Amino acid sequence: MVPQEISEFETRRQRRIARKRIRIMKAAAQVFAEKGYHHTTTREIAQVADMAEGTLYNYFAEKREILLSIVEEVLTSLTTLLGKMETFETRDDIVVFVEMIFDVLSTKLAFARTLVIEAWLDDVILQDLLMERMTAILELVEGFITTSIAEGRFRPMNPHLATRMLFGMFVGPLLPVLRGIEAPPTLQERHALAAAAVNLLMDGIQVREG
Amino acid sequence: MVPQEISEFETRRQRRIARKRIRIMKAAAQVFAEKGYHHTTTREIAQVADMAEGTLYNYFAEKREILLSIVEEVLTSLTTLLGKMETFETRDDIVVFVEMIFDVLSTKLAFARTLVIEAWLDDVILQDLLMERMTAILELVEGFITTSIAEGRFRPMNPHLATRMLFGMFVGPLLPVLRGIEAPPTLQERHALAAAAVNLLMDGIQVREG
Amino acid sequence: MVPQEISEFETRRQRRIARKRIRIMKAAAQVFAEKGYHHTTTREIAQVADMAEGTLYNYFAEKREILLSIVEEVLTSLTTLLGKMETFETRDDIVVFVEMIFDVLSTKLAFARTLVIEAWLDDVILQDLLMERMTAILELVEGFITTSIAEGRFRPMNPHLATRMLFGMFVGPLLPVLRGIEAPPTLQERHALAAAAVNLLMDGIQVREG
Amino acid sequence: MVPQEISEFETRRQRRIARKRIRIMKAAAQVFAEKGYHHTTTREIAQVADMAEGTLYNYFAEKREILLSIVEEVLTSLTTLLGKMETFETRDDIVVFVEMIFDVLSTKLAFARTLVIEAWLDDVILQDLLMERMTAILELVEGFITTSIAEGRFRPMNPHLATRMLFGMFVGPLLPVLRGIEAPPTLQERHALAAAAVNLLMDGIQVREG
DNA sequence: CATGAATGAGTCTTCATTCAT
DNA sequence: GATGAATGAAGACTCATTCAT
Repeated sequence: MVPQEISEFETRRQRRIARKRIRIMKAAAQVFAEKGYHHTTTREIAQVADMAEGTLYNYFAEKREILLSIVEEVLTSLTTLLGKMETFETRDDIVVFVEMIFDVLSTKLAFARTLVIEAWLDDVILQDLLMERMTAILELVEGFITTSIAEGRFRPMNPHLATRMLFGMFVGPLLPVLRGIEAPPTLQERHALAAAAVNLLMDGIQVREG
Repeated sequence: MVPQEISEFETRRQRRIARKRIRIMKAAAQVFAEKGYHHTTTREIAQVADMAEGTLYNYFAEKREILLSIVEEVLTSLTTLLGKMETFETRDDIVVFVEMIFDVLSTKLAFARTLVIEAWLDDVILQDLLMERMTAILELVEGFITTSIAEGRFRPMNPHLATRMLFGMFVGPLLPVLRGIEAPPTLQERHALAAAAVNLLMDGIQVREG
Repeated sequence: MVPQEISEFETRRQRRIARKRIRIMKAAAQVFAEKGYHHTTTREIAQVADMAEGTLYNYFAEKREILLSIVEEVLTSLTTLLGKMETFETRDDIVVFVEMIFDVLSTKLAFARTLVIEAWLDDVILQDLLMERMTAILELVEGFITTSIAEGRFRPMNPHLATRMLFGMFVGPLLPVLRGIEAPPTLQERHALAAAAVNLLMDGIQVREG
Repeated sequence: MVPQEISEFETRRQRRIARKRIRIMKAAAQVFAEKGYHHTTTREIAQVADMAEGTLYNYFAEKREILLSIVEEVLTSLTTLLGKMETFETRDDIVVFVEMIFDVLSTKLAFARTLVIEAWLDDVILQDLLMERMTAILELVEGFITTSIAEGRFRPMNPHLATRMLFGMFVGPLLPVLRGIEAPPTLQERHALAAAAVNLLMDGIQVREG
């Protein structure tokens, strides 16, 4: 059946296109992560992707579209993963949650670095892409904290502030990794990191009296 | 009186030069903070500083020197302030310490934003300028934590990790301000922020049992 | 046959590149010869070469490299020709020698003009390129004169000075041509010129008494 | 008498102006001789002349006028000197003539270098200034040669060509001095040079037979 | 589809000239 | 008259994008 064949060809063709787009995105992310989007030339991307400069434009309309696709890709990975997390009930929920973030960021390090730096510089990426997708997660956390305070499990405090500090607590140790001056943590280190962070968050640094 | 007059003229001249350098740095920092160093053209800087493009080069040898002067300026402000802080003994010491950082960053917001973004992108700025001067502070904090653990005041934990989490806890709430999507905190807010952060750090989020 | 094809393509590509480099060098030499290197803008070169400004930079890393390639080209032409001349024995050897120089300079007039003017202005071109390759020739001539004096064929005189005067005698009539205010001599004129110069050099201007 | 006073003041004023113009021309010629007119900035001239940049413009309408004044100055020196030379009768006349040229060029070396290089590059300087004034001299020489041939003192030859070769013979040994890679000849060397050149010119390099 | 040469708008920087002090 | 800061036009060079092969 001709239609089927076409569709089969179509699928194969689309897969080939998808594969090449990924190859370009990986090459681009690698260079973006090292020198930033604007310092990266299309020539460099093409060299790392081992193709001609013009070929890039068969798969992306312009340089910026490569960047946006990379950002989209990390964000999709993050949100599909995090989307499964609906409630925080036990302390372990939080540990798992943190580990998941670490996992994604570590395995797509170049993509993550690109996201972080360009979100800082580019309003569209920050607002329309990152915030759009992350707000839900942050609100989930903030809601959890609010509830916990209301139920007397957490001490009274500003939940908005607490959420941000919590966010910072996890990002702080990750900064050198994202910046590329430290190797990403191993699986075990990630677990230790997550556990330590949650411990510190829950119980504070100070020894309890009594 | 001739020598005096000469020196007087010299001083006046140097003050005029210093004033103009600051005018340029402020204009540049404003634009750098919005679009990043590389996106900013010398023409824009000149326009914001309300002078001709060529005039910039009477005060700075090249575009990059403007950036480095801005970075130097924030770092000097920060380190001279923080240099006065020699020990952390009471909880209030830490609150004051944090407030000081907030103060500097808030009053020189554009400069601070420029520092943050360019330190992220530029190895020289990160290593030779920022790290060079911040390492001492971070080691001071880490030493304080180590000592406190040894003396049984703090619970056992990895001091290196704790320092970074601590750093992140304070930076987290500042990020939207540094990024320019939130107004800087007022004096009172800064105090509340510092106190809340120290509280959370010390005692944890969880209600103490018993 | 694949390797052959590749090499064939490579050769073709290299020829295309070589052709375009020559086109640029000719255009540049023409303008350099008229107004000097520093007065010539890359825009002018591009216009004369009938291509866009940016295209120049696909073939030369910077403006100066065009100049150096031009200089290199004349010098190579000159030295490969002169290299064949190993001894001066008869009067005709010298005539031929001079004719050869005239030939090269006439056929590559713009290149030669560029060489002359820029060697005058630029230490690197003078010392590292021109002197480096011309010294041998001048020493050959000086050695010939010294020997001839020792053997009693030439009258006693300072060989160093004689060499330079000799050099000047040939350059003198060429100056208006190199400067571009006179047409280059025809083949016959070149021969007459060479013969007259050698005659004047050998026998002097004065009628021999007796 | 008031008019006299005014004129006296005027004279004094004009002398002051003339002195300052010379100071500027010397400074400029020094730098022009080293790096060429176009590589020389007005700032450099002002620094060497030990005055402010703007002051230059009280004495010269534009940078190019400094160059033209320098050229004018050498040419005037040369032509007033050479103007006294009306006939060449003896061999010594020629030696003296050549020595005079050497003298002028040596004492105003920087001016002479500037003249030579800029006359090469600049049509106005070449045609309107140099040729305008030098043509008479060259015609004088050419006429002398023509006459001498007619009277049987010189061997038959092309007088036009001979004049240029003669010119080249004297310029050849001067080139390294004008180019600045050799010290100018001392008074004695100049005399030797002139004598040797005239000797070579008159009698040729070859030993006379019989 | 792949290629990479060609394009030219845009950037940083220099420097002759002006002009307020 | 002297000063030197301000000016802005002009120049070398880069690089995203196009398009003929």
